[in-house]
Amino acid sequence: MRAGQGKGSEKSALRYQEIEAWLREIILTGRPGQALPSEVEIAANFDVSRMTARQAVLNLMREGLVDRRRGAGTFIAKNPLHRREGVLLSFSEDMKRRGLKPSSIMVSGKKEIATSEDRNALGLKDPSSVIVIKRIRLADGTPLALERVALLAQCFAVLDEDLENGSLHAGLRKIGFQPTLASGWLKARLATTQEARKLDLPSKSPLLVETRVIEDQNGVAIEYTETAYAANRYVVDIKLNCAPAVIAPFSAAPIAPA
Amino acid sequence: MRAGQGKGSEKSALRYQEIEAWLREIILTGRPGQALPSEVEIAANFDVSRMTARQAVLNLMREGLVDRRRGAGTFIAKNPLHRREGVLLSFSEDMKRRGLKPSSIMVSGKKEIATSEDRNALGLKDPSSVIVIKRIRLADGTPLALERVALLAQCFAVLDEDLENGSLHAGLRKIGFQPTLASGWLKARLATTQEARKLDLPSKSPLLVETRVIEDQNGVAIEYTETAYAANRYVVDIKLNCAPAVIAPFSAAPIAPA
DNA sequence: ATACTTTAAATGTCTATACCAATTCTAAAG
DNA sequence: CTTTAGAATTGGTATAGACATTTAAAGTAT
Repeated sequence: MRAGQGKGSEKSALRYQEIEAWLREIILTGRPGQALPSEVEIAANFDVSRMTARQAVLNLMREGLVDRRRGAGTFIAKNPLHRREGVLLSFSEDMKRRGLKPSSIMVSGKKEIATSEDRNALGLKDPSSVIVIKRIRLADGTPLALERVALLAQCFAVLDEDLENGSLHAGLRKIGFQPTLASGWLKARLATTQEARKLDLPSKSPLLVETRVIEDQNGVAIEYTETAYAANRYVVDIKLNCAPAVIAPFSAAPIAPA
Repeated sequence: MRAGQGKGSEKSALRYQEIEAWLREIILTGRPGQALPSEVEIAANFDVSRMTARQAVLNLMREGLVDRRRGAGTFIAKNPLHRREGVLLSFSEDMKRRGLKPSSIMVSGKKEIATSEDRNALGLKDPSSVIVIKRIRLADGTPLALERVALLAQCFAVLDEDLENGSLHAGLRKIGFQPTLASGWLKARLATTQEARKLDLPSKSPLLVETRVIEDQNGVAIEYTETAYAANRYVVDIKLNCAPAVIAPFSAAPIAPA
């Protein structure tokens, strides 16, 4: 019996995360529709309880990487290539999952006066400065998106990190900020002439624009990002459960706590 | 001790669903940021194990309705108003949540030869027929989107329903199909001249295009829909949890199952 | 008042087990 | 050969605990 995680000596490898990583490997090399090991098999292989194996599989299901059918099994999702839902991925992580090599071309990175949108998103007062980072984002060497990041001024230390090959979020974690939650929205617009040139597109091409606000571990908005993807090269996937038939008719509720 | 769900006599009310409904009530009437009962309190109130209470709360977290902070507690999410995440909304339901009155102008609705995309999405053989419904979707009387729906031929009875004022999904449920799951994706493209005219836009305006495949209760794909929104009038919101810290460096993997 | 320590509370991880529900496979019966 | 009944498999729900980790509050000493 080994209640808790017991080990402690190792840095942090949680059991279900190990299992997740292992399954991700299988998914990456496997074919859509292919059956994955059952919960019982996973539990036996890793010498964990079935509930722990289950947690790993459910996490992958939440990400849309696998489909599950009761009685039948767990299968690699139909189109696990372009997936994305439930989990916010940084550009780097998003590309890695799609099997592409992410990189960046730094356009600029310095302190600037915050725009009204920056101030609104980050909750700043009227005359404020923010760290603005502009990058061209590449996948396997092909320009895919233009990114403009506005960070709180106290994050200036990230400018010392390698933002061409490394991940911005990794850099933020290194200096003590833990990106944890985000709200965002998607819209479409036309590329300006300069934008089209940077992305190697015909002028007035459509862009798929993702805007998002990211908070740190304390619920403070630290990052406001606009990423403009070349629409002909990028698709955002959503995997959803259909709206419930009813919002749950309710009766005989237990006593509400204080 | 009451392993399993025990009751059986009632139709189906699962414990964690009851708890979910109860919490939804609290969330609906409460303020953002407000603390919700802890897992232990919920478990005590409903006389269930903590893991069962936990499942309910985790489901709500998956929908972005609550935020959780380890050591602190569970709280009503910051902006539970503009949601659209985790739950697939039909155009009608989506508009209602945004406080707009949805309506439609029927363009056509008849049996047609399936395109290759229709066949691919619905899993049909080469020469096949599908029911194609084309509508202009309005919000408060303003044209917002163009919709093309391809349905399995055996759904032809929906053509008798009122598709200008009523919901297509409601019609499908009436004739015995229960839309339950969907995968979809978002992309952007330019409007054709005809499309721009129908949406009252300048030609070559950008469109935000949502494509989705919907399955019935048996996992059969029954609907393939493309909805092209006027990008200047429509935004898709997403609410997400941040990606896990690492993609998990991996070593010493257990033996892979057959 | 400020800074530190202790303590309680809350979520996170994990175990080991049980039964239910749906699916799939297999073997017996027709 | 087909059908059918049953067994085995697989995911879904649920229990009752244990320990870990983080946070916030209360208390204490400076």
